[in-house]
Amino acid sequence: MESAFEIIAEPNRRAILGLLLASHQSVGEIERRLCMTQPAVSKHLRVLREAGFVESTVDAQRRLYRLRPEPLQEIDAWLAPFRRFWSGHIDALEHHLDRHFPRVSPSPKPPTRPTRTKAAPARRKK
Amino acid sequence: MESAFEIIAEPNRRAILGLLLASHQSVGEIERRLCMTQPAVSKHLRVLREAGFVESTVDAQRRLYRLRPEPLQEIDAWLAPFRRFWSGHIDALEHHLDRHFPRVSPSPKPPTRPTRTKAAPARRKK
DNA sequence: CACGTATATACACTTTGCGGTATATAAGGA
DNA sequence: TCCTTATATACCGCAAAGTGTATATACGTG
Repeated sequence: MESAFEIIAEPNRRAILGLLLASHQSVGEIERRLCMTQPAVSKHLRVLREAGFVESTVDAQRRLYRLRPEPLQEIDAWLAPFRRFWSGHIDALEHHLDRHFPRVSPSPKPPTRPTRTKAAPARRKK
Repeated sequence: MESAFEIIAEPNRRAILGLLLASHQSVGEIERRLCMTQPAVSKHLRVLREAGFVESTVDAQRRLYRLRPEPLQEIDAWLAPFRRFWSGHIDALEHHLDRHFPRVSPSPKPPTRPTRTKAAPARRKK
């Protein structure tokens, strides 16, 4: 459970983050709004806190949890190149990145005749 | 494993998506570039395909996998409100959303005296 | 038609994460 | 000091997901 991606894979955690988007909340408030048991909420909040998604401040017996942007920004950053992918000029990007991710082993086209991968040689049809 | 979030929680799957960002790839190419076993690659591709992240076309004995944008766009959409959160005017947004996510129970501030708690009198206690 | 390549699938195993119940800790008020 | 509220933690059981090995299937070639 290291990465931010694994954290937000959990639906209840995403729900908690959605709630905190409105404003900071206490554990009890989250518990009631999401209809979860209190230990479940606390556990998820612990995970979220340790991953940097939220921070808590003490208010008497209560803990108020609020959002922190960094981990979500990290996810946003990972998403960025894909955004450029679906934003139109697909083929151009394709060739561009293909030059930045060089082929790895000398068998990218090994079925019958390895034809020096330089441009798509003969696209074997079915 | 329904949601797109759970799909991209897996590091190897994110790596595969990153590769496909460059261009379409065969299973063997992915296998070699990511140093995974072939069954592992096939399994992840199956998951990605069933979730709509990739599609495959047949090229003789090989399958060429390419990206599909929709699921990643869905994630991007979920991220949108948070983007607005970390983009500056935090307090304004806070109050704004607080009006759209009405508090649920009459105890947002129950520190000393439960002010006519008719919804939750005295729960818990073993 | 037999063989090698490419990919998919089945099976067993291991790990991990989540939920629930019970309990511990802390703070406030009578 | 005792009681109640608020939150955290420990323990347990279960289900799901990832991995590896072995095998099945499909295609192309000599």
